[in-house]
Amino acid sequence: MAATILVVEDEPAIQELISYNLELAGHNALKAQNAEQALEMVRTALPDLVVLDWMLPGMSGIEFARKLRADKRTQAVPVIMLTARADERDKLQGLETGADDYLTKPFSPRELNARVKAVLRRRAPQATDDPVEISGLKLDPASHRVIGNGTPLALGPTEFRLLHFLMTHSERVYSRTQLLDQVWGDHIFVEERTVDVHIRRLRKALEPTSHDRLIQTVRSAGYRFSATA
Amino acid sequence: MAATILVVEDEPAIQELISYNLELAGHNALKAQNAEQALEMVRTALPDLVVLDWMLPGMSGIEFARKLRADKRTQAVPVIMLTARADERDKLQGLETGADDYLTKPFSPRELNARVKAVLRRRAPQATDDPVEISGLKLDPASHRVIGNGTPLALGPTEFRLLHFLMTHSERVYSRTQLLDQVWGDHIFVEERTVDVHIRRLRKALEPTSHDRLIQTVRSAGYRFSATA
DNA sequence: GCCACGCTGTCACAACGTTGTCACGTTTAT
DNA sequence: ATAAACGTGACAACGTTGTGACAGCGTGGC
Repeated sequence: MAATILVVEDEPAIQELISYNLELAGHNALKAQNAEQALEMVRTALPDLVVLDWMLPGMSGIEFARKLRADKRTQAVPVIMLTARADERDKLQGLETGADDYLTKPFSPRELNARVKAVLRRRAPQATDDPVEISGLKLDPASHRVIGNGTPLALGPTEFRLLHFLMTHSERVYSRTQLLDQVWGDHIFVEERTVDVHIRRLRKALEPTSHDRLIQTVRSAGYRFSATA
Repeated sequence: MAATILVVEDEPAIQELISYNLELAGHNALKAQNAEQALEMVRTALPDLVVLDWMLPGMSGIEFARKLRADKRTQAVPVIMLTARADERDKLQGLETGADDYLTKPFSPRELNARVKAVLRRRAPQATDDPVEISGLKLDPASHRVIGNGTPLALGPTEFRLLHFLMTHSERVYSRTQLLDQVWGDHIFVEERTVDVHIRRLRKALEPTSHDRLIQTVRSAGYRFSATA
């Protein structure tokens, strides 16, 4: 989920807070302090998602969102709206601005990330990712395909996301908890050992081309994707 | 960077903000909402670092920090203090509470993480993610790998932690008791001679590349990791 | 609607690695 | 020489991971 996200927020502290957390979550954050600036940036490069403050100096967030929806080119870009209080949120819903989700200030970074993740999964499931290749194992998020030495390999959705994460974060150990957070999402409750089972399924799927050896167990630490034995 | 960090903060929103960011950075966050609760948690398990709000209901942060410094067991635990305004920070410095660093609210998560990293590097290098290399022996916590002159070496979890500690505290003798505290954890009950056995296992694991000579026995004192014979 | 199918999460058990301790051999200092 | 300190191999208890099976769930075809 390496998405480019445009954060439109005039308050520098909140801008920093949001951008930083998005970057920590592996995204690429673009910053704009007002709607005019944001429009300019959208013209240059289309982001995968817009996080938008409702209250902005000059053109308001609502107005900006309307402009996005009006232009065919930017019509499909998902928007998460930031509102100051719960009752303002209600007002907004009445206005039907076309936002994909709302966040009420103050919000926790955890909540922000969860919603960003959810929206991206819903609205931009494939657009953001580049193909990866390691040791003859190719994974292409766009076509949702995995190919080992030329032969296509079949794996389920979870196995695919798991492999994608591991391949884009190779040469590093991840604990079961970290994998659950990163691959499953950070607000779900599943047993840690479930990771084991999916690792096994993934290994089995990669077995035909012997690429299962790339997935290594690090006892009492977690799993690692590595090209070297 | 896999450190256990105790966050003492009564404001739930800030507590969440800090904890979440620490977890994103790969740490394990323990939460306490007041000093009393924090003391109890410290009794159970010693954290690698304490992030402490200055203002707390009941026992103040300063008082808590003093208690930490007073007890030999918790004396060495680094503390990062959170203060509300810059001028309070000056006051605090005058009071010499013994904090390792200060953060003035409002602070950005980026700043928090930077300071945490800096303090850990200074006070608890083995809780850090930084790779270590001494005399051709490389240890990388991120990938959980040990490589001697290019060839990978296999060692068990305890041996890995032991080597990590020794390499980040080289040229210094540690007694069996100290090693037990640092590598095994405090308040656990194992024979001192157990250290001998693990030292031996570690030496055996490093033998293939002759790096076992870096681990030296200091008779009637303990062990030392040293590059010089 | 109804059914077949694939996917998911969980469990129980097997397989394997790790740990702490002991007993005994070896070295070192006085 | 003698006692203390350290090295080393063996081992049983323990913890961690691999694996097959299974029931619940949602989806798409009919």
